[in-house]
Order: sequence, then C-alpha cells, then structure tokens
Amino acid sequence: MSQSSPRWRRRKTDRPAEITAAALAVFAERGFAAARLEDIAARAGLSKAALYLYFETKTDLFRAVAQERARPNLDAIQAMVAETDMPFDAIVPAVLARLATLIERAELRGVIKMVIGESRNFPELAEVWREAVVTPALAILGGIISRAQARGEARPGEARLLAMSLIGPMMMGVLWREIIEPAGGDPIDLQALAAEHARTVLAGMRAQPVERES
Amino acid sequence: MSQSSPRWRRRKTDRPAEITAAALAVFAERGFAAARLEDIAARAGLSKAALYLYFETKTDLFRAVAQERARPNLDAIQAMVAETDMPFDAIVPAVLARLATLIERAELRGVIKMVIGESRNFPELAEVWREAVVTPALAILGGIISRAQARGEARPGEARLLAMSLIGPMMMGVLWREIIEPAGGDPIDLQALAAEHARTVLAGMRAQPVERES
Amino acid sequence: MSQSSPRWRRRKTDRPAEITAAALAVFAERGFAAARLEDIAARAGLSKAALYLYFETKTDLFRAVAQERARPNLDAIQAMVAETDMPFDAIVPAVLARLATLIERAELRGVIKMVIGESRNFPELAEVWREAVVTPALAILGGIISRAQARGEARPGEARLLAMSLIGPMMMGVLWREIIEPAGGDPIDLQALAAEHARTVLAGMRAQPVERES
Amino acid sequence: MSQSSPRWRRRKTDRPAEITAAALAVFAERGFAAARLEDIAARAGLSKAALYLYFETKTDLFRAVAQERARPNLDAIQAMVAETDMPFDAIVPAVLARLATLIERAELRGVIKMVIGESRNFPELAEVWREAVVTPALAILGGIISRAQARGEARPGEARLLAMSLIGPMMMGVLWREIIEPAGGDPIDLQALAAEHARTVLAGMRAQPVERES
DNA sequence: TATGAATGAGAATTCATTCAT
DNA sequence: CATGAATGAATTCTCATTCAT
Repeated sequence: MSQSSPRWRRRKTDRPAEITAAALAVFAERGFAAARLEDIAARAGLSKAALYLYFETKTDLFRAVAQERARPNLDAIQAMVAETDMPFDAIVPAVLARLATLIERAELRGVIKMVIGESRNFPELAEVWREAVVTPALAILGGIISRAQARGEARPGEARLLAMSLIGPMMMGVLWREIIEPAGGDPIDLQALAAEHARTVLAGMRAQPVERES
Repeated sequence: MSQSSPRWRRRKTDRPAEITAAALAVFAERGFAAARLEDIAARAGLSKAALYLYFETKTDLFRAVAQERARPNLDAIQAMVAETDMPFDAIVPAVLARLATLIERAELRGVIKMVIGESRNFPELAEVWREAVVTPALAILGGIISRAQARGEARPGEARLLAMSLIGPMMMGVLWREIIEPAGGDPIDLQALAAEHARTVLAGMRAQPVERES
Repeated sequence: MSQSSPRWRRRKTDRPAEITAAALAVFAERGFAAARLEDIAARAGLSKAALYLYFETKTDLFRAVAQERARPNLDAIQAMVAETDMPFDAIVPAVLARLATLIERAELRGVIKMVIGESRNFPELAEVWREAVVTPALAILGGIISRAQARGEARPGEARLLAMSLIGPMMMGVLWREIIEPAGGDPIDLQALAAEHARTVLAGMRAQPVERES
Repeated sequence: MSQSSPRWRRRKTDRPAEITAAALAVFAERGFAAARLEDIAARAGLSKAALYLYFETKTDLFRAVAQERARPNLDAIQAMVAETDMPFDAIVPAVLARLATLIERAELRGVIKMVIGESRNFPELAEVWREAVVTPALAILGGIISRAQARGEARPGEARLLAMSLIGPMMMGVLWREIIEPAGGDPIDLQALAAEHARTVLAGMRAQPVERES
C-alpha cells in the first residue's frame, strides 16, 4: 500500500489473474475434483497456502475461473454484432470463420470442456455460461437470422433452431479437437469446416426463389 | 437344491449389468473423480466390497461402463445403414429424426457427458468412443453423402465435413439438454430441431440446378 | 465313516494336513499378517470357505501349523538321544551332521522364520516352540555335555552355554540359507559347516590334557 | 522471524529420525504388515497424514528404518577392525564381548527380528543388511582368522566357516533374548555366553602343537 | 462336505484447509 | 503477503469371515 518495492506491488495486482490462469489449465486438464490445489499453486508459482489469501475455497477459485473466462468470449461475440449490417451471404461465412478462429485458441476449448464436465456438480457454473455466453451468442445469431428473414434474404423458420444449425457444427469442431483428436482421430481443419458449413447453411437457409411459384 | 430361491444364484449373471447401470448414473452425474464407489454400490443394491468381485478397480468399472454403453449405440447406428437405399431427400430427415430420438433417451446423454468430462484423465475412454461410435457414425453418414454425390443428388464437398454439418446441431442438442436446460435455459424441441436442420441441410447440400438460372 | 466312496473318505482325513502344509508354505513366505487365506485355500485346492470347516480362524490355522510342525522336529531330536552312549568325540559330529541335514529340508526353515517373525504377535507360538523344541533340544545337548564332563571327556563349564556354542552356528546356517542366500549371499555348505564346527567344538570342549604340559 | 518458539521449525530436522525410531519400535513389535501407520504416527506424536510429508509410502518408511539402523552397526563393526593387530587369544574374547554388548542394546535386536521376519516380502531389505552388516562383519572376522592362521596362531580351515562358528552362538543369543525369553525361557547371560564361547573357540581353533606328533 | 457370493471392519493414502511463523 | 508444517475427513481397496445353497 506504500509507495515502496513496486516490484512486489505489481505482483500483488497480477496474482489473482496468474492464479486463475494456472487454475484454468489444471481444471481443464483434470476436471474439478481431480485437480489438485497443489498443482495449481505450483503452476502459479505460489505455495498452496498462499492461494487462500486470494480465494476462500477451491470452489470459489473454480467459480472465478469460469466467470473470468466467460467475459472475453462475450466481448468477441459482441464484436460480431457490428457486422450485422452486412448481407446474409456475407455475414454467415464471416461469423463461422470467426468462431473457427476462436475455437482454434486452445484456451477457450479448456473452459468449454471444464463447463461440460462439471456442470452437474456446479450448476451455477453452467448458469454463468448460459447467461454470459450462450444466451447472448444465440441472441446475436438469432438476430442476424431474423433480420435476414425480414429482408427476404433467408427462408422462414424458428430463429433459435436455425441458429443452432449454424453453430452446432462448430461446437462439434471444438469437441473433435478436444476429445477425438487426442484419442487418435484424424485432425480436422476448422477453417475448412467453417467454410463448408457456411456454404451448406447459406444455400440451406436462403429464401428459395425457385419455390416462389408454389 | 430345489429350483426355488434364485435369490442370488441367478443374480450372478445380471449383477455386472446392474452395476454398470448404477455406475453410469453416478459417473454421469458426478464425473469420475467425484463419484463415490459407495453410492454406486448402494444404487446397485450391493456392498462396496461386492463391487470388487466384479471389477478390479474404480477405473476398470469406468472402462466397463463406457464400453458397454458404447455398443448399443453402435447398433442403433448400424440400423441406419439399412436405410441407405432411400433417396437423399428422404434419408437425411430420417437419420436426423432417429438421432433426435436417441438423444431423447437420457441414458445416452449421460455417457456422452461422461466421455467428454473425463476424456483427458482417461484417454482410452475417448478412444473407445472414437472407435465404437464416432468413426462408424461418421463413416455411415459420409457414405450416405458420397452416394448421394455420386448419384447427383448432393453437391460436391468433402464428405467428412458435410457429415459434421449434418450431426453437429444434434450434438449441440445433446449439450443443450444436458447443460443449458438444467441451468435454466429454455427447453429445446429436439424433433423440431432435427426437422428444421434437415430442411437446411437438404437444401444446402442438394445439387443446385437453381444456381444455373440465377 | 461308512465303507462307501473311499476316495472321498481318504481326502477327508488328509485335508487338515494338506491345509496345514499349504498354510505353512504361505505363512513362511509372507508372514502371518500378509498371508492371505485365499492363497492358502488355492494352494490346498479348496475354497476359502472350506477352510472354515477345518479351522475356526486364521489364527487357529496358524497355531495348528506351528504345533504340527513342532512334533516331527521333536522326534528328530529324540533320535539323537539314542546316540548318547557314544563317546563325546563321536556324538558331537553326529549330532551336528544330523542338524545340518534337518536344516537342509526347506520345510523346517520356513517354520523357524515364521516363528521368529511372529513371536511377538503370537507369544503362545514361541511358547509352544520353546517347550516342544528348544527346551528338549537344549536338554539333550546339555545332557550329552554333562555326561561328557562327568566322564572327563569334556572340560567343565555351564552345560547350557556350551550347548548354545554347539548349536548356535547351525542356527546361523538356517538364517544364512533363508535370508542371506536369497539376498545374493554366497551359498553355504551346511554339512561342511557342521563338520568344521564339530572340529572346533570338539577341540574346544575337550578336557585339555594339553594345557598341562604348556 | 525472531529466535523464539522453535516449536516445529526446529523439529523439521529431527522429525524423520523421530519417525523412524517410532516406526522401528512398531515394526519390530508387529512386523511390517501388521504394523499400523496410525500407531507409528501416534508414537511419533504426529498425525497419520504428517507421515506422508516425510515418507512416500509405508514401504518406504520401512526401508528407511532398516537402512538407517544398518549404518550404526556398520560403525560398531568397523571398531572391531582396530583390534585386528592383537594376538588371536586376545582378540577373540574382545570381539565376542563387544558383540554381546551390542546385542544387549535392545534396539538392534528389534531390527534383526524385523529383517528376518520380512526378508521374503522385502528382498532388498535383506540385501541392504547383507551388504551393510553381514558381509563386512564376516569379512572382518574372516580376516582376523586368516591372519591368525598365517601367524600360526590358528589351525587351518575355511575362514568363512570358522567365522560362522565364532558368531553363530552370539546370533543364537539374540534370538534367545528376543524370542525364547519372552516366551518364558530362562534368561541368558550374554556376557557369560560370550566368555564361555570364547574359551571354546580359542581352544578349538588354536593351532594344535599336540597333534603334530601324530 | 463344499462353495460362490456377499459383507463389515479396517488400513493406506490423498487433499483441502488451517496455523504459527 | 507468504509459507512450511500439520491435520481431519474422506475414499479406495483388502480380507477374514459368514451365509444360502
């Protein structure tokens, strides 16, 4: 709190983030129950006991990790909103490509697995994610679709379901990368998947002029 | 020595299945590490020690559960093969609807979550699933697509990626049911999702005579 | 008890001995606590449960083994008495050679180790051995020595101590065979040890006419 | 950070020794398998869990005890070397008396029983003892004898066997103290045994001028 | 007599959490 | 702020022993 030893002071500020970063890695790798505080501490360069200066319990630390990691993803999603004005044909491939890039960053994959794996033990965790990530994301995608429908660019259909058609395969890509590849599955090219899926979805959701005569 | 009192003489045969059923429930609910052998035993109506008459370790039991539960799913997938002769337009909705029904059965969802949640701790588990479920499933879907392409019913494109476009949203549906709904998300109608997605995919993958006139 | 199925009848009579034999092997190898009834049963060709038809508890079985094995050794020792009339010069090598032969039979070595290892846990066991083996053996050796002293064949000295001088090295031989050799020690020739020791003891205990002239 | 309250700061150094001391007592009393970590912990004034701060497993602790106790014995044996220059007549009683004194210290007796009892379960343990205690001890005794033979003080004969004649009865004394006395056997005077045995061995191994004329 | 099945009572080991420094 | 030391409360696994057949 004094002006002295700034080296230490800075550490103090960074520590929580250092810890959650270490914790994310361990939680994602082992799951909550199997993660050992000792490993997290070691990874963060602290003693086990020091963890308790920053987080009350293991569960608290877990919560903090989940919440902290939810935010940046939300921001990434917000960024997509800006592109909403583009025509449907352009925005779909753009959004899918962006998702592919997001997934490519290993960090996010860890959280996702963590959330999936521990959702029953920590319901609030799933709630945080639903609120912070899933709902907004679906809302944005749904909005894009609704707008396209209104403009006559996209065929009718329940926006939420169509949105799931849109992201489902990218989700699949996450799991493939995280689960199937390490288990010996052939690597998957996420960008190619995004591109291919964009093609399918665009053609599949486009308002069908051919049908017009019906 | 009479034919009566099959109290546990007959059970011997059933026990392993009873145990894996109980274990599946607990593992799916808690994850591997947090699952207590005691709970599994209680659920199966046995003593903790009796578990060890059938499975050497907790890990072994886990393996058995994963493998045993993989097989019936494979069978369900095989059943879909029979429908391969149908035209693309008919088979896609059929397959998706079948997947939706499959997912509807809570049991399968449990295994999937289990596999996702513990894949890093038990790599072999993911391997079993890749071999027994994922690879065959993708092979079947890929086969359907390739055939349709050969027949001129479907547009060109890498079969595996197209297959992922096909099932991705259903996978998404599993996770929604399992994670998002319990966390307060709006329930999702899996059959509706299957139908809607079938529409998208069919139009999106159909060989496009329309393009020509545009 | 009837005249029928003699095959079985004989088994029934032999069973206890078969069991104690199996038990001896396992107890000697593992010690009491680490010995598993299951192993003993398997070795005896019975089920674990069947053991309880013959012995009430593990402890009982252990006792039975120790006692049963004490008797034949006693007999061997009794046999030495017969040689009491021989002159000291002849009896000492004879007795030591006989002990060497006894030790050579692996069976005895096992019990000895067993008794040593578990004496604190089973005081009665040491008591049985003291009464049944040690005391008589020392008495006999002591008797031989006293007689030789009385005859002027052996020098004076406390008979019990002299007796320990007599058997000590053979005991050493048992332990060498049982402990040191398996641990990589050079094998020892027990008969040679007996012979060499006989020489030492004979010269060392002989009434010393030589002293006189020195 | 002051010099005060060394409550457990200083203990850190002593703890391992305190623990092995406690462990020795319990292992010697009960044998490895029957020894309960809980008892060892209690005896050392620690919690069961604290044991694991110093030793990885029960087996490790056992090993540590056996090895730690081997060293001081080695030292005692080294001390015997100093007497090597003395004439045979003087050195034999000295060495035997020293062994008797060693055995008198209860501590050593415990380890010996422990090593004997668990040698089959822990072969390395017997190996440590063979290398650290038995082999050097025999080498020293053998050296003494060889030298005496070279000087014409002792009769010819295989040095190793003669060495076993030398210590065998003292070994016997250990077992007597440890096994037979607690089982109700008459107490034995180890120093008297050493003295009596020295007499026997000296006369028995002395170069025999008398024989010469034969 | 014999046994497969089942279990209760431990025992080792692990780990989140707390202190005293 | 930081930590080494310590522990209580689990949890898995083992095994002697029982029981119904």
